[in-house]
Amino acid sequence: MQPRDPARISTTGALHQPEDGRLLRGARSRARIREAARALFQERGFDAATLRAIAARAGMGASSIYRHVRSKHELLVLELADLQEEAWLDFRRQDARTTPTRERIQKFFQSQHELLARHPDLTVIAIRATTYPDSRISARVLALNDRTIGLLAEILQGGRALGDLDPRVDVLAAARALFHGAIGARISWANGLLSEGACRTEIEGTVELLFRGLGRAPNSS
Amino acid sequence: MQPRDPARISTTGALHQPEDGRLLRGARSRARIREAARALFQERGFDAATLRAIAARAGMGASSIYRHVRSKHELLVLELADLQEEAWLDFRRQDARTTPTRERIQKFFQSQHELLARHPDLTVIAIRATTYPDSRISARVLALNDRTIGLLAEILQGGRALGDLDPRVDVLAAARALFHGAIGARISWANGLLSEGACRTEIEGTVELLFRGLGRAPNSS
DNA sequence: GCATTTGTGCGAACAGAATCGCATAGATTT
DNA sequence: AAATCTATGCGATTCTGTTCGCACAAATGC
Repeated sequence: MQPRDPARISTTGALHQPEDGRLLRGARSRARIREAARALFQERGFDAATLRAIAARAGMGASSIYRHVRSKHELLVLELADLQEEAWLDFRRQDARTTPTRERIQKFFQSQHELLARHPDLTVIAIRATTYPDSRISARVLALNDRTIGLLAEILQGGRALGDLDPRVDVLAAARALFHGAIGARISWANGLLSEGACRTEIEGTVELLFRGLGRAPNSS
Repeated sequence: MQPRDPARISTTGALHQPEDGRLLRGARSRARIREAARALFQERGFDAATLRAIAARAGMGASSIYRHVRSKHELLVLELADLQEEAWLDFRRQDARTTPTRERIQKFFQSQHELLARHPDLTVIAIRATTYPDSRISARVLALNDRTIGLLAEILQGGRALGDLDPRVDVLAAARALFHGAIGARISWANGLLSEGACRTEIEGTVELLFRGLGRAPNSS
């Protein structure tokens, strides 16, 4: 029988039975691993952050990490989840349901972008994780993306209720289009083809474009 | 002095001076490498296609490959370029400038999709290549993407001339939005979260969405 | 003809992620 | 207390992309 599944280590490092000394030790190890990983990802970037280095900083052998995590990319996913949480909190703090929909969307991308700008490396690697052979990893990143798309859809839905939007529009499809447009811009940015400002502008452009629509509109100015 | 830069091996394997026996030999090797790579990518997928296996099938040692190619991903880029060329040819064969713009766009994505459907693996890995540490690789994939975006922009531009489109719209931005929307759908598809049909539908939906626009339109039905 | 340069090939070696078998300490059962 | 089970840890090993130093052969210059 398999002893234990290093399925996912909880973000908080919380433990199930605080009585069991083994589990407690494990939880502490997980916490140290996460700290080390975050720090090293930040300092050297994902690729340069060796698993051995992470292990060393966490005070253990490299192979031991695999007791807690299935792959290096899993550590990345955990970091991404935290980052997303942070971006959402930042957005929610300044968001008001009464603001015009287009503006709310723009604000959201700003919140997200401000955080990602501090972690250009993770932005790229997040996309790479999407192509990871182990579907458990790629699926989790895609799930994170879906959550963001869901939030965007929620905003759009609110806009529809307020009459900001054409009621016939597919809110989810629109959210996806917005999200993927942003990703596209960020890939260019993370590859140095776009400055941070240009990236932001391009994202804004995508939002404007979607809100205007391509088809010939009768209301001109 | 550096002996020679394995910059890019020409798609056709053409040689500069057919007199030089060394260059000729090299060209032949390159051709064999490309054949082997294509076959093995197709048979086992990119990740499972070992460089040693490719080299063996090409009849040489693994390290020799690096005389002709800078990395495994470069082999991928070459394959992608060919695939793109093929998709374009297929599209151009059936395309007519008189068709409605929206329909032309849809047709293009169909052509492209039909080809990618036969290479789901490459579809994913192309995205991964976008995050490759060596910017020479990622830049080349992004350049391929930009070419596609350019074609889309060209179609849209034609549509604008015909009066199919709102003349105020940013054609390039629209092309980018379309392209990235398609990519997003394909990631889901390649990860098994979307059936091939659903992927196609989602792409079509993105096109429709962009052509309709999100903002409240006065012309309802 | 001889030295030099250049394009190509090879086997050994390296680094990094991931796996394996064994060890051990804490918990559980009898 | 003994036996067993379980969560954790570790060093050795495997697999893979890539680099290195050397060898060789075809071209070029003198």
